[in-house]
Amino acid sequence: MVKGSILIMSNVRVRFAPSPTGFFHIGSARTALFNWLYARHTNGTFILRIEDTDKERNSDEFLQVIYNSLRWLGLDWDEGPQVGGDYGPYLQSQRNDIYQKYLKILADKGRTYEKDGAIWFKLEGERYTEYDEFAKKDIEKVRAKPQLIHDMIRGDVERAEDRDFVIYRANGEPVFHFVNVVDDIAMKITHVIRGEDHLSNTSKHCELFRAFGVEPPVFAHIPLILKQEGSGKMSKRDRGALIEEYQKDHYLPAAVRNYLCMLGWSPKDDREIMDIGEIIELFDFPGIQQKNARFDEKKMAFFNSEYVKALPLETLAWLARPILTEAGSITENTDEDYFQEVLMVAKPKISSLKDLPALLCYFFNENYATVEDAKNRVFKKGDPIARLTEALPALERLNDWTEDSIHAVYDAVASEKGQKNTDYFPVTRLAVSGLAGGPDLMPTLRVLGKEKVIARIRNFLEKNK
RNA sequence: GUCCCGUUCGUCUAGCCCGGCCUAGGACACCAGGUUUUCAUCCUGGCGACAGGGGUUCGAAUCCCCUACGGGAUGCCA
Repeated sequence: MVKGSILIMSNVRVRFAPSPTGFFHIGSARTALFNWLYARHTNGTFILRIEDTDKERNSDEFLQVIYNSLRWLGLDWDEGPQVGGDYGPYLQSQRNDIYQKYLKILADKGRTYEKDGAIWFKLEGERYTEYDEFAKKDIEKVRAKPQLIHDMIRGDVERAEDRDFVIYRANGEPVFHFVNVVDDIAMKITHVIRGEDHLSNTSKHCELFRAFGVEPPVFAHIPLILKQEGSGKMSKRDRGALIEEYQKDHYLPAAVRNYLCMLGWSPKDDREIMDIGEIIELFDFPGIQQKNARFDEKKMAFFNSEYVKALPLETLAWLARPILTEAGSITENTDEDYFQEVLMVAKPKISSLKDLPALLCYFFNENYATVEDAKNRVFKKGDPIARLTEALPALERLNDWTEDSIHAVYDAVASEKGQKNTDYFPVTRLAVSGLAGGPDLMPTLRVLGKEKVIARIRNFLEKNK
């Protein structure tokens, strides 16, 4: 916003309409994200509407998963459950009287009929009977006029429905296609941004819109997210498919959001790591890809590591504390200055919050394990035990425990024994941390302190005699 | 089966609408070299694509057609 200007809402109204029937899928997250981005880009309104018409498959817990995931990703809604709005209620299970009114409109126009206890929408056109390969039986079909779908991503698409379809089930509940269209009309939705799997449904929706005498909104069918390996779209069971996995693994939500933006949308230059404000400014339909995108967890992890590396120390400490506490590495008694110092030393190495306990536990605990792989690597060449033994007395004599003086000790011992100083480092790290890698060694030794370092080296030598 | 959508490096993409600047650019991944006190980081380099075939044109990744392949829909799920 330009400084001093008044924020003027545009008439763009978009909605994200999930169904609380399962977990919050990464594809749903991206659909929500694209709607949110378009609303923010246009100063429009982002509406959350819950499509819970199938009582059998809905649950309140799943509703909470939706709210929780959207909030975690920073996708705030302007109208919807929990925030209200002028077009509520925003749960379809509470909108039955509205649907009844709209049903009556169609009935009055002679566009409905009853069959098998359900209410069907009647297409207009010549009727005939044909064997249907998919249904494996004879079916009454209709030569209906093709519906024109104006799509911002696909261009104009024409598709004709050829069968009447149910809009109210025999159990009295309305069906998705019907409520979806009714609510889009009632909520004055201007742009329908949704997954391409709905493109084929859109001819049904256009039939309904036009039967109501309403011109359909502008559509934007975004490409699907395909699973990493194998064929087909990503499904709930695929690795990396659920937003809650990322929450659990301590991914940074801004990183997940940024990655999702780049999966199917491009700023048309070479930027990828982008501030969300910049993305909002640039986000529009021409930047949206037409082809399905395959999910790539390595690239997702890369985005995350970039965001983690960019974290200020204070924020990192704030995020790290509960993770390390949960892992049992630290307690509320852990010295704050020491904790800060450990993080400062380790920061250049931290690329994921999830790995924090494994990377840092030895700074806080004596019962760290020696990783077998690390040991094998260190012991692969030379005589590491001899090196460790040689350096120990010199370290014990050292009183000025600084990085420079510790380093000087190794230089001196190495030249005295005719070795390279790098022969001493891997085994020393292994002795004090149980690992083959980690933060720079000298700072690590300094932060651990002379007492711990000496004790751990002795202990290591004792165990590896 | 039918209908709809799509097809540039292994993956995400730029270029395509408005044909020449494309010996097709970037990123992830991978590989190699360098920096470094180990591992990592970092730096440099490498590998690597216009699905195929026909047109149109002086000229096509870009326009048209066909084929192949991929995806989706075809529920009283959403």
